[in-house]
Amino acid sequence: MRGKIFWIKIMKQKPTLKVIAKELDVSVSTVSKALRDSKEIGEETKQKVKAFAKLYNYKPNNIALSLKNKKTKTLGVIIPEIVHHFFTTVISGIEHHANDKGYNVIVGLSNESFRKEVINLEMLANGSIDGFIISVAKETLSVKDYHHLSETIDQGIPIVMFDRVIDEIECDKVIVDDAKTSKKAIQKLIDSGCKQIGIISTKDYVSVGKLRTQGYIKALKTNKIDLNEDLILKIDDKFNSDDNLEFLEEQIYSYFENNTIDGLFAVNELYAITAMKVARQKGLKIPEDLQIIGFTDGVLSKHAFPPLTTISQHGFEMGMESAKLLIDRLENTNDEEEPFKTTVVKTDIIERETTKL
Amino acid sequence: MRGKIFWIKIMKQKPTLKVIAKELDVSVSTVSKALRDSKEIGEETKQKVKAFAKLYNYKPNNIALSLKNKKTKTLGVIIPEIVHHFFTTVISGIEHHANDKGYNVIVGLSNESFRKEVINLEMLANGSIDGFIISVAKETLSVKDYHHLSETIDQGIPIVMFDRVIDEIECDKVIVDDAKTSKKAIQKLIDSGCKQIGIISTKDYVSVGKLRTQGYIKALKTNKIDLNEDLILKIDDKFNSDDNLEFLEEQIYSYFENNTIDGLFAVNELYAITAMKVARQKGLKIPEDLQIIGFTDGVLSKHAFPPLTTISQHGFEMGMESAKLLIDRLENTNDEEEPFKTTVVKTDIIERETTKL
DNA sequence: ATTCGCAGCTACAACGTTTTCGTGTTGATA
DNA sequence: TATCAACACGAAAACGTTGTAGCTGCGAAT
Repeated sequence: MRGKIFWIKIMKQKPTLKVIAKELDVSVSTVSKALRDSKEIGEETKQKVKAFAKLYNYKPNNIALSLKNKKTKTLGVIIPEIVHHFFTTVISGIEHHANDKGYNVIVGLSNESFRKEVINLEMLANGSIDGFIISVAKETLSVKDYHHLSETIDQGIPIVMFDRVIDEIECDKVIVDDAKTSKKAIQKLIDSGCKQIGIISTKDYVSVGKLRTQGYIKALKTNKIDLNEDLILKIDDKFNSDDNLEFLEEQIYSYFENNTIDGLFAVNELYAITAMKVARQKGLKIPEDLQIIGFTDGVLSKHAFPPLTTISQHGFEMGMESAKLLIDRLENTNDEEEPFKTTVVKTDIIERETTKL
Repeated sequence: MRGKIFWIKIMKQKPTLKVIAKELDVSVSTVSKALRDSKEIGEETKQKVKAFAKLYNYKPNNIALSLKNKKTKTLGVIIPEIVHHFFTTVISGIEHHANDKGYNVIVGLSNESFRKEVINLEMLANGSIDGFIISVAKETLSVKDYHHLSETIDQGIPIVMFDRVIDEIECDKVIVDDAKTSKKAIQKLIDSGCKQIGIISTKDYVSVGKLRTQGYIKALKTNKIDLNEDLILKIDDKFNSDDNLEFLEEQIYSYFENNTIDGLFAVNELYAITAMKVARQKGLKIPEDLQIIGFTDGVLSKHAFPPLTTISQHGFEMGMESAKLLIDRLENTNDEEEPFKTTVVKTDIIERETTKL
């Protein structure tokens, strides 16, 4: 009789150890141990408990476990925007490795805003996650205020930075060798016969933008080509550039007005695509009159017309590496602290149809 | 003396109520109440506690709160893939509303796989989240196995489905009126002078694909145009179509071999873009010889050449609505159950350059 | 002189686990 | 018969919170 009423009650909500214990007339500890196959418990009781647990689909409550173990098996990922091919491939990579290791991923968006980044960090740093993977907001880079990051690290919560990293903060990092990669791209343009090569980059506070223009400069120097500062266009987009498309287009347009180039390296897909668009408006044939290489291999590059030669950053791999670095650190039980690592993932030039041969 | 050593210890880890209590020589309850400004506590003590808490940056532990309150203030979002413009805009919308309401978002990827969807659901249903927002995997739709969904609902965890929904499951839903929308698109093609209109859709088990072809058929009927089954191409992509590009291209190519059309409606961006590509190969001018309308306004459409006329699904709004529906249900304290709602978000045709006038 | 009221605080239980340390019952050994 | 190990189980603490109930001392009212 009692049983019947009881069933109905537990059908709805997940049963807890306590419920099972009461129903089977054993103690909570016994149930717990039986389920974990402890040798302290008799075979018979074990079977009984397991059968019951299976029948009512018992699953230990994650929150209770987190509280007890002081670890949540959850990673916090904070990125500037999510409607963005590169970042989503990175998330894919993170998820992949995290799931493999039994971790969940909780995503926070900073929208390139310093304030939102701080809020997100604080919101999650109160026990919700074991560690962070982050690519910092442009605004954070430009105001150079990193207290939220150093504070979380001081609290014992490890951080892994990827792509946009901060030299001043000591933590694990995953990057591509931006300078070297862009140098390689420029070299390719030179080898393909370009004489006047331009670059469209971001303002220098964006670490990757800075490095990529450095690579550009270095490549020219190596090839004994004089540096013409006019050929370097530094776009200032503090926020999501997709919203400022006209602004971007204007800047690139006037750049093309003032310079004649036969090779162009763009620091991201969007810049490259937009450049192609205005080049077309100005009657330039690609790749005959103008060769273009982009950075980041996203949907745009692949499906552009003509398909864009670009640099693949291997976002998925970056994500995997980031998750690996973080989880390794989290699960490292040695009491000596591991030194911080920076892993560099390789880049490739994906040759499509905006470059010759 | 004791103090000094103590500081060092708590500098690192977040202080707990217990630590503060011990240091201030009061009880844990007093600290808790002081921080929540309870009138049970004397003004003096309150000030003391608050000052200390502020100094050492005390923040209540989220996990402990979750355990106590039986709610995590976290939403579980499960989507087929994340490297996908539509889904990311939806996530943006979800995040936006969720953050507004003090919720976090934890993302699970099914990769269009039934198994992974089930695993994700189960992994999070053990107390980690308060409710789900989900767009079901193609495989789930094709095998028609929904037990994992009904079981979670039975356990008292609410689910909101968006875009790809399941009629048989009773829960809140957020959709666009696919049939009506596609009918509208077809009508536009007809009005623009198209005589032979084709559609590239998915196999019928994908709810949205089915509905969109229904709209196509209805539009033809309304305009007294005979239905030619050959003009309906149903792509069978169980998985991420980006990986099967050649396969997709082949199918569309042979479709173009066997049919001559002057209007085309594609059920998503990728199909539309790919169709444009093969059309170009076959020497068709767009929009002069062939007008095209896509579905889902993503980066591809905007930056395609020529820019694609497409249907905007307003993913951000769908995400917001989903989060709203879910949180409203979670926070609805009336004991009478709210009836399930289905909100339909409106669509727009964004006219660009693949259609005339 | 006793009781009442009240301010200001503490104790304790509870949320769901796991784990350490008992404790009582067996059967065997000395 | 007394001792002891093995076995099968239970009690309790702990993780960090919050809320209810209880306790203490003191001034005022009876």
